[in-house]
Amino acid sequence: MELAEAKQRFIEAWGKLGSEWGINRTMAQVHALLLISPEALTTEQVMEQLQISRGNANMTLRDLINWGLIEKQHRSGERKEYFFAEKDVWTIARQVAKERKRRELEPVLKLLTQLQEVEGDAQDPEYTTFKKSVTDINKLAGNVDSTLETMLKAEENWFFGSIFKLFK
Amino acid sequence: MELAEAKQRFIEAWGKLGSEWGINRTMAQVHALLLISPEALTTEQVMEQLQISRGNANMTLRDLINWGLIEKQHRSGERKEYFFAEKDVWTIARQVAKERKRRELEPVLKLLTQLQEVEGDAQDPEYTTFKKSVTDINKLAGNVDSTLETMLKAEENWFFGSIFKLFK
DNA sequence: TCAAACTTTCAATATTTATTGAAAGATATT
DNA sequence: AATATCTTTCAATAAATATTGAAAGTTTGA
Repeated sequence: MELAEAKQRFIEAWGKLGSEWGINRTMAQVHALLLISPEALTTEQVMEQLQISRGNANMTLRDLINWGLIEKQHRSGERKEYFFAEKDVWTIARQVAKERKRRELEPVLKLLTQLQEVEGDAQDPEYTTFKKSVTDINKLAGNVDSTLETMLKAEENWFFGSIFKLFK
Repeated sequence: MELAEAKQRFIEAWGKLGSEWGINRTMAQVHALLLISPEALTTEQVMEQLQISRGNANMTLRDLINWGLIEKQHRSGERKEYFFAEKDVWTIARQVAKERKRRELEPVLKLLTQLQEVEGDAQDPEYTTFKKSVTDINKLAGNVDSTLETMLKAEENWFFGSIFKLFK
């Protein structure tokens, strides 16, 4: 396979995977493009390569900065901004985990904890079933949360290495 | 908080969480409804409670069956079908992990492995950067895949318990 | 101060995704 | 075999989400 085709395929696959997991397709594609690019790119270059509008490129690049996945670079003597992606995959994974935990997992955990306190008749199956489901989910979500917390602090080799040793 | 309100909030939160993670909001809501319901429900009841159309209810219930999250029940003397959700949260988590692994992770893993074999000039930064990124992602994805595989076979207490013992 | 170079905004538009509901398809009952 | 009960399908429609591009905003340097 040609490098050019491989790049294309990678960008498309990354976009598809992103959209399947609730991440804007274009954002995932821009990230993919920068990830495989040895040099920082300008907005112009991103627009050109992915055939997207200026507005779209601008918003998407800003979002990626907010996710902590890319950064702006400036070059002396130039006014243009360049964008460069963090290349360490484990750092990227942690960053994504961190953001999604904060944006999506934590609010749900908070609500679940509230819902657990609903009052009711212990004889009423409607009540007991609700309470049990909510409590169980809350417990599991707490476990997931702790595991993510551990992941955020850990080195890749340590994290996976230790899990594997354990489960062999 | 009233039970009725708590139920409502739970269903909404579950729907929102689902949609943030690429799962149809209605599907997540129907699942939530059945999860907190002590009895199996009919299509009619699901339509009524969530205010959705017959077609939508039917398709959604079928999808949930395909995800292995609910099952049909029949009652002697009745022609109506009843739907009942698996209530064990760890089983649900495993089921979701299994399906998403199969549907989304595995195809990407396959492609990454192909892309890793792209030929090129080892002096060309375009080539080396691409190759390194793809290889690194592939490695990480492989680790995730193995961990999920372990999770699929494990009991909840063992899985999380072991992780926690390790990371304390 | 002006204008060139670049970035940001956002209302209009397009695309994608989800939902409806009526009709067709099953299946059991008389 | 006709009818009643229930399920499934799918083209039309609606809703949600993403994208465009022109205009406004900002910064720099002549």
